[in-house]
Amino acid sequence: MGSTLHDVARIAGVSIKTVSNVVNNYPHVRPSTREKVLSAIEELDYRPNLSARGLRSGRTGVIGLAIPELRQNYFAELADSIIRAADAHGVGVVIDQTSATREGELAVLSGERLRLTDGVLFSPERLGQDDVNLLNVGFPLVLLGERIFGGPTDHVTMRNVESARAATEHLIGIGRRRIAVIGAHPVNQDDIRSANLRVRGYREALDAAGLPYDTTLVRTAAPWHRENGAVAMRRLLEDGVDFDALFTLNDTLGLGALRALGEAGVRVPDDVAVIGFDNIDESRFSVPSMSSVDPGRDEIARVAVDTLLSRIHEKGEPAPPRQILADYRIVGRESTGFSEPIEAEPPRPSPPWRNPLAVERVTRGPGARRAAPRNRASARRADALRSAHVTTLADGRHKRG
Amino acid sequence: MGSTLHDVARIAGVSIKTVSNVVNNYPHVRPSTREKVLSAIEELDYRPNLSARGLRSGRTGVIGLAIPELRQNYFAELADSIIRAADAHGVGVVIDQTSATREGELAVLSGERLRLTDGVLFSPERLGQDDVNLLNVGFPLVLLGERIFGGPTDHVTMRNVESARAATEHLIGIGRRRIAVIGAHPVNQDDIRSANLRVRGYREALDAAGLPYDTTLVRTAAPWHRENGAVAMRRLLEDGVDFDALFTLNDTLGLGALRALGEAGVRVPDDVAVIGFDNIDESRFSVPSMSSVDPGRDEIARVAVDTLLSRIHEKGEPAPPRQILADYRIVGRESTGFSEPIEAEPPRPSPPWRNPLAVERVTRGPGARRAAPRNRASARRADALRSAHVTTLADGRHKRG
DNA sequence: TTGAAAGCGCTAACAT
DNA sequence: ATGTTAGCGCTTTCAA
Repeated sequence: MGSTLHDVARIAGVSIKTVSNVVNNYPHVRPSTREKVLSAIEELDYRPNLSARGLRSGRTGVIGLAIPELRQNYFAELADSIIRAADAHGVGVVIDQTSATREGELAVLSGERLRLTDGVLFSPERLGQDDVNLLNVGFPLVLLGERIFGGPTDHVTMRNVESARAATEHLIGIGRRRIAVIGAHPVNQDDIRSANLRVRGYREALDAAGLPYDTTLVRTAAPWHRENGAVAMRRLLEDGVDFDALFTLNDTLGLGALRALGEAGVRVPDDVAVIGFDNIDESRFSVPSMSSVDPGRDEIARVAVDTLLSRIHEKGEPAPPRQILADYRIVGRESTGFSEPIEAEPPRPSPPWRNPLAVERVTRGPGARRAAPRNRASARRADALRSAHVTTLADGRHKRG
Repeated sequence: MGSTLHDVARIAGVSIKTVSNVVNNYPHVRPSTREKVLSAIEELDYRPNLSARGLRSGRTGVIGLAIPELRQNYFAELADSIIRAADAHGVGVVIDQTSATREGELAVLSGERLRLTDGVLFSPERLGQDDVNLLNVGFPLVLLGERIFGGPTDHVTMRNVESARAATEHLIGIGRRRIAVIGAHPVNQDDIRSANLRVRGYREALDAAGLPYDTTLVRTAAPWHRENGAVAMRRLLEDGVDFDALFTLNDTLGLGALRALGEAGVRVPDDVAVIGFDNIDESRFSVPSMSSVDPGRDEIARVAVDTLLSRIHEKGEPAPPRQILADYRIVGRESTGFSEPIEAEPPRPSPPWRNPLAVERVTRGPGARRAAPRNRASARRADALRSAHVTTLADGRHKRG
């Protein structure tokens, strides 16, 4: 099997502590010693045993991501972003699929499925506001999504009301007046879910424009899958309701609705303009391409990972839970009369080089806090997080339709 | 923090060895003793420390899945299936995104990114046949996909030639004679990649039907992204080539092509029938819904995980590398004149109950091989794998257009 | 069938 | 700036 610290120490002629210091980027090592150790590491192709490190340090260098299902595009893209963000810290990601069952989500919180992880990013789909107390768990947990608010954990989410309002204003801005909605929540209670928040934003936009709120235009659909978008649109058409625009509360519903509109021979955007929510990749390639609200997924991923890691490394009294809101932007495409050229996505920069052997260390010694190596942008972000209970991400991207 | 084996042993009034035996389902424990231990475990809410277990046993209970990008639907769905398959064994999955770079894929093989995993499922997208020797790595590795054949590792893949032939026959079967292809590989060498294999199947079908092979109908496109499918289709239309059907070498290309056909006012399937390859979820919901080749992804996932786990647990002389081929089926939808009702997917059965504390153990003691607890189907499958160098999955699903 | 004890490879506390 | 040592929680001999 692989070689150990002892082997390296023997070859390099130093103690294992010195080797450990080099491996962990401890600064006070004489350059010549470091050289000797590094070449011994190279010679032996040494790799630290992460189980041993985890056993000793109490940390594994892996975080969990609990989501309903990877086959929902939104979550696949979220997972992609989160894996990239974690990778930039040298942290791995284990994905736990809850299959969108209450049972699966409870299992996440019970810690039963927590395998070798230092903390968990959790995006529930079944648990709701009533379950807020279940979030009191014995491990670092960062909540994602809009199912539960005001809980005991950090929470990274998006500006549902404002961005839904902006989406509606985007439709009003191109002259539409009878704007249908698909994806409202069936029940009137439970005012916290993203459906209700987004409908609220829709109403605000109507009110501000002096347009009436017509309940025949607001259609329920759950869950937010393509087929339900298609079914709701067929009903809307069958009912003979007059409308010239559609706001679907997520992109998947919108793609289903586009399909039903196509089947019915309704022209988009000529007869009906359509905008969705989430800005999944697929929306760029539908026929017609679909406008959407970009909720800032990459930013959400970065902040969620940063937040979780800072909790994992937190010493002393835990800071109060924070809610962090991502900024958003409206992406106009063909379905609302805009056009975006179909082209390859810009290449993603690869993460900066990092010591593949090193484990992230944030503080050193009592009192003397020392920031972990990180770039300026993330340092600024973390500082912002520390300064307020509710924080907004990178500004300047906020743009009203 | 959590309680340990010692705590449980103290409460139960037994030694830690006994507790360990219970936790690991070791059979020779007196029922009364087992009861005592179980209730102590319950009382303390004991959970084994997986780092310690990993350190001692040399296994972590986690496997790696190296894929290009989760935001490609195909890989998100593959990852979904693999996570479910691993979960049924109580094994976690860490996802390593190579970002479809050669660099990232080499890093997988170097083991540098291997974090706390017992083995790796690797689906390369950049490495090719020339890199076959790089697959000689020091850890259990199972190869997926069609980039490299005949390597030193187990390889789970699909019947590219046969299924592409069946797809083409599906088009011929509905009366089409001028069948275009999108997605061929630009270079003529390198006869191994899935593009060439699938084109070969296409040619075989033409030959068998007595149809000519017309190179003006065979279009290159790489990589297999939506935009390239759209671009290739636009070219095909601009060139004024006569064709009445299209076979795209994956679904994503097909969806792009559908978009371009829609833009050009070409009716599908009336003017041009279309079939893709991969059967991603999205193809069920395009306008029109797209026929496809289902390469048996769930089966591939199950077998890949089974194979990797059996390698991980393998004792003694390693068995020779195996190639395992999944079976396929043709799914006819609107784009070839068939219709499939849009409805929710059948619910997936949840995995059977398993001891959440137990670690998978396959053999016990030298010589005396004892099968791990598993169901009959997977036992049968594993037996089949052992019996032949090339094996076919569950039969009876094979179906020609 | 159960117990006792060694030690996996590493980090952290302490010593020098 | 570097060395020594204890022990993280578990599995695995070996013994009883």
